[in-house]
Amino acid sequence: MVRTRFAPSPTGFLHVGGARTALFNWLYARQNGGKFILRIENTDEKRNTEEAYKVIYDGLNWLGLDWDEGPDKGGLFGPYQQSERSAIYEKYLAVLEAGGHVYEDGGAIRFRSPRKPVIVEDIVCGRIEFDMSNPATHPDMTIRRPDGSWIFHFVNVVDDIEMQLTHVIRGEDHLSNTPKHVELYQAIGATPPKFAHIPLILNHEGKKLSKRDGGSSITYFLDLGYTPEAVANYLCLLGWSPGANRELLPLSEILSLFDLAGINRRNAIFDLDKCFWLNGQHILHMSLERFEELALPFVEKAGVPFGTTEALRPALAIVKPKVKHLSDVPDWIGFLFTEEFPFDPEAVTKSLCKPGAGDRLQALGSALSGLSDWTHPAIEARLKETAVALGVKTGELVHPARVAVSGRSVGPGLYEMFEVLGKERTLARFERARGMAA
RNA sequence: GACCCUAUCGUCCAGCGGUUAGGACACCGCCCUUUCACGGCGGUAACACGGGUUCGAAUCCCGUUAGGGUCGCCA
Repeated sequence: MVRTRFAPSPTGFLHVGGARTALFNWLYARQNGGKFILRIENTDEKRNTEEAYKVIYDGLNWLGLDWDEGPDKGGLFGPYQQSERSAIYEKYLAVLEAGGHVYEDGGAIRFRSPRKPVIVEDIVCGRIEFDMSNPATHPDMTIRRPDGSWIFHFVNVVDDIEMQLTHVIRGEDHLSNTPKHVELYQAIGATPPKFAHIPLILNHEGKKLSKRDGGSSITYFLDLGYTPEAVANYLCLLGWSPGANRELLPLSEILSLFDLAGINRRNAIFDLDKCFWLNGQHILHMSLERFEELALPFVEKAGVPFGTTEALRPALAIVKPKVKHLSDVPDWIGFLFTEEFPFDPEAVTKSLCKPGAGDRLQALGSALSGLSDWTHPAIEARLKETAVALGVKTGELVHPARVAVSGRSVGPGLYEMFEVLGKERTLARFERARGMAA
């Protein structure tokens, strides 16, 4: 039975690198019918707020990564937060003491390295031999502070043993720590899990992605209106490829194609542009129902007076193929639900104030007023007939009409806007715009 | 500094001894078109360097250089 884990420290911040580590662990567990465990590494008491836990839960849930055991879910191997596992650590410390593997040093307890070469067989990085003979570069690690609190390396290994993890999939920044961990496994008399160290995510300067970098936090994507499907898709593309030049894929398909051994060893630079593109693609291809589900919170938060979800649906339908961020949706649909929408001065100058624009708008209005079939194709046909009758290019009608109806020069398709708005409101807006027109 | 990992277009990913070195993002043209998108077509752009091995290296080996990581009583 495969058992993997994500073991974040509750810092109040879910790093995209952490999210990707979680994703890879989740994928591997799920595709092998195994268990995915969430363990909170908070040996440092300060990092223990409810809010910090929530950030982790929310981030994982948002990405669609569910866990089988964790602080909130329980499980056979709990507790799942290190602050509550001290008795277990005491027990393992006793084992090390009995084996003569530890000694005291200034009140702290250190593990005495056997000083033998350690071989790590890594699924991603291959076979690596570490020379542990030099105490200067491989000092005996401290496992417990004088105040009794525990150090990461020790509790991490103990928990992985106790929780019966079979695979440790983590960032490559831990590769150099792995021989230390293996020494601990051996001293305890446990078989080490399989290791897979995945490449790091770097910023545009090629440095480890830090908190200061845009897009380093999962909340960044949540707030800007990225879809979880796009972010998960993008994240798994960093260091891994589904092959066949494929890139745009749903999580369900990633699940069937994912392969731990196929992960490369190169650190990857995070490219927001590509993530952005992927987001637009996922929005474009998702169902309208899913789009509604994702967009609704943004629309509500912005206070768009859409009335009922039934009324909102057609509006969402016409912006879905265009919008790249969920957070853009309110701006893109707001004018459909109020007469108080703003007019972009530049658009007014450019289209409405053009000589003859008012007359053309009036002509279009009267042509459209006789139209009984108020649907996109019929509206389009009538507008084009009108252009021909007036002897002007279609654009001469389209541009002023767009501004009259939406206040801006960029937006959903014109005929779609007319259709959603309905005849009365469309024509009324024409009338109003004539007041601004030349 | 020591140790570990890495090295293909600006970026991500293919390639795993013989390819006109492929795809995607970004960028630049053109087409489609009611704007913006979407879509289509085309273009610019890469095997870090030096030695080997081989009939033949982006692919294998060694070195150099560069980048990253680790060397905590942080996690």
